[in-house]
Amino acid sequence: MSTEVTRRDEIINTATKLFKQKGYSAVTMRDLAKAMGIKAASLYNHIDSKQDILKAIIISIAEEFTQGMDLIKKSEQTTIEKLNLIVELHVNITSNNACGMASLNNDWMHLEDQLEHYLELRKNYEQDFIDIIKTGISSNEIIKTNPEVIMFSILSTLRSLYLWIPKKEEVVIKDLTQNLSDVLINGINK
Amino acid sequence: MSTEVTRRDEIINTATKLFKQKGYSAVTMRDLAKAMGIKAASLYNHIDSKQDILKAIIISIAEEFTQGMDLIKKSEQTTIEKLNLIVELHVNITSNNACGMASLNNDWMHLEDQLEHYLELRKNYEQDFIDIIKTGISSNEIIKTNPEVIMFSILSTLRSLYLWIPKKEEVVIKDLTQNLSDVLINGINK
DNA sequence: CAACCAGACTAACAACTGTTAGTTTGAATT
DNA sequence: AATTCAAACTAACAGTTGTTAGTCTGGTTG
Repeated sequence: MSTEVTRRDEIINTATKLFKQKGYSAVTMRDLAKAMGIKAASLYNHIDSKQDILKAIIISIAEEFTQGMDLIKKSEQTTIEKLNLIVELHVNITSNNACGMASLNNDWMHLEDQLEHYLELRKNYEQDFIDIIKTGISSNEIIKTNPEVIMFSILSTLRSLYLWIPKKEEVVIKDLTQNLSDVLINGINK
Repeated sequence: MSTEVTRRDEIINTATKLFKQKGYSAVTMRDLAKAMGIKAASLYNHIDSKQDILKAIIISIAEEFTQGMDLIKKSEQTTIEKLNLIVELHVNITSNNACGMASLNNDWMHLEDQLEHYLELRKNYEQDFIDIIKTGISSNEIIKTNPEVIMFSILSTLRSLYLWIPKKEEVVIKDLTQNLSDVLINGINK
């Protein structure tokens, strides 16, 4: 079934938590093995390499973002509504995999074969984001400010969610999307 | 004189750049030596240890923030004005030492002796920040939203400046403070 | 000119790194 | 009861890690 959790998945989940705490480079295969309660060599019955783990963590999330953005891009919504959907996309992905987001943000540069692929996905995501903002400025929905500043500001906050969401209870996360959209879009000035 | 650049400073500056690119753990003393055009062992004529370098990078910046916040806290200004000053503080420190900010953000957990000290400084900084926001809500200057969400949102953007500022020209940075304050405080909704 | 010394060097260390090869185990299947 | 096999193990590897000890060099100072 699709809900089956393999030993490989357990290893990747454990690695994800360790990578969040210390970063990819500072986590050794022996650290990971100890956290799993086995010896380092045993890990290799389930994974190809340390790099294999990083790839599994990062690429799947990056593709999730691409997929989400594609839907938003194509949807017939106002710019403000699209921005709300982007906030929601980040909150959802991050609350499902906060530790994975840490690797995505901090360890992408340690990707080897897949580095180029990752950079391509990120570049396209940011381009789509900027296009949405530019459309919003043209249609007079958004203040006429440098679109890069706007994207940078919103995206920085959304990319940092992984640091913050684990400290919140389940219920609060439901409110978070609305709360964040408010602050990011309408500002805090009264 | 105070403007003298010692060999130690050169090493720390070079290390700072490398740490930004790959993170503290992934940079070896041999990498650093090669970037300096010398052998690894020669580094130890100028520094005590690898950890010594990290300490020098992070603690000085963290204390700069503490100092800046102390001034803002004590100043007799409106909340909005204080928030503008915080934005300015981050832009100034980051544009002077963008690479150091990368270590501050990403490698603080690799501090050993100084970890506790760093965490104390950060805790106090965030407490001061939250207090300013709470005062602004009480005095009706700021919308009544969760102060943590507001701080988190602003601080995430300011902490990510190091990724962004190096891509901008000198002149643009002067505008950046105003631009960012606008977006963060007044929002983007028209 | 002799003495000094900052700052480079070579050589080496013990510990740690990711990974491989080959072996054992114990539960499920025939 | 015999076979199979996933998944653990031990042992070892070649290379890398931060760091130390001791040495050489070339310019400055007495």
